[in-house]
Amino acid sequence: MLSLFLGGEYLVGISHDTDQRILEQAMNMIRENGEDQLSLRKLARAIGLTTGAFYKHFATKDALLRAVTQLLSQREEAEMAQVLGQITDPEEKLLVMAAEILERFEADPHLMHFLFFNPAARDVLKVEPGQFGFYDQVIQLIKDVLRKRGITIDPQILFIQLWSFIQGYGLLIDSGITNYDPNLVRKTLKDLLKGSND
Amino acid sequence: MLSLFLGGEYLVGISHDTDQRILEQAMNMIRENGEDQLSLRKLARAIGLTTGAFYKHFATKDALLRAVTQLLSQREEAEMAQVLGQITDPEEKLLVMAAEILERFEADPHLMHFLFFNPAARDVLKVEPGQFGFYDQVIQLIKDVLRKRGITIDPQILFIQLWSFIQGYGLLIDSGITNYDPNLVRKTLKDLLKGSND
DNA sequence: TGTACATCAGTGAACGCGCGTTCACTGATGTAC
DNA sequence: TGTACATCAGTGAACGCGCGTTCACTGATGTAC
Repeated sequence: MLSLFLGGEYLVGISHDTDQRILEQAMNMIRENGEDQLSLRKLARAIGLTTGAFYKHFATKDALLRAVTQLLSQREEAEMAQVLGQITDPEEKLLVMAAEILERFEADPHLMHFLFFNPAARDVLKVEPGQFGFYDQVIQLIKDVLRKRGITIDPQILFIQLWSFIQGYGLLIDSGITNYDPNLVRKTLKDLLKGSND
Repeated sequence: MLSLFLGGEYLVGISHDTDQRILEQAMNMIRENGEDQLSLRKLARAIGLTTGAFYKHFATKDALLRAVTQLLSQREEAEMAQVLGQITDPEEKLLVMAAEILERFEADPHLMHFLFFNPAARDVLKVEPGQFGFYDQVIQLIKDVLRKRGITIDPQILFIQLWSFIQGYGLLIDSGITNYDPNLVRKTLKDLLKGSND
């Protein structure tokens, strides 16, 4: 523990919390320049450490990336849960979820790219200890929608259609080929649901 | 020019064609291990050259990657044109095109990933000298479909829907989350077209 | 209250690696006379 | 037909760089007596 006098007030109890500072800095650097540009030297320098110190907190760079993925995924899920919690209709939930993800893609393309496409991230996304993975949550939402509409098709089909669209649209936004348009998401979900209705 | 006696017959007129050998080898190595694993040292060694020789043929590694993209894109377009040439109905054309791309994604994920997502590749894909880019061709196909169906919506909308789906589905296949299912492509195109009909 | 000791985050230099790129040199080839 | 020369693909060693990782050491801290 340290006590620092900074900016006119005592900040008592700043433990170094270096683990956390490394995590946050890694996330910021990925957000700004993408995973490819993240090196431990730059990271350490940015928070006033040497590279040697890093290894007192994470076993390898890969371990850090996994930890970042986990933290990021937890935050995204929490934020998503909060937004979705105010909605009761499952179809509206699904729509808002898709929109939420795509807005994040537009706001922080590098970060979302990392979260969704980093190979090390996939395991974390799929199954997290003590809770369902993100994919499972989407599947569940789709099942709710289908049940409410009385559609009996395999939810996996709609999942792949919808998830493919979201990811692909995210990439188009990511690459600057098009902009995010909420109406397009709404229309696409409607189209796919209507198609499943036959 | 060289005259070689190989395997029982004279191969007369094998010019070294090193440019071409470098290109082909680069493509093969991307196909097998992805762009990330491609280094000029490995490439040169694989075709019995030293790194220095490489620079007699390409100015930089980036120039090579651009050339590979162009060659690959030309080949894919030629193959696509051949397949599509036997089909008259524009809707069927669009369907076969989507299926073709996704089959290629399943067969050669690294190569397709390179072709579609390599940042240096985007320029080449968008506009190629003397011909329409690949995107334009898809847009044109979509216009044909819409005209034939008498639908008057902006073709750009359907393009983004369909292209997002194809790219996203390609990624899901690429990452092993799901397998390629031709019926799903057919159904999705049908769903989207039907939605555009309203 | 003072002293010896253990702990451990952080230092900073070094290691070994693979990378893209450069460059003086080689040696086979075609050409001019 | 023989000789001098220009061309140029290819050699192979080297350069400089940034990277992930290691390691002997430092120095502040808390604890035991």
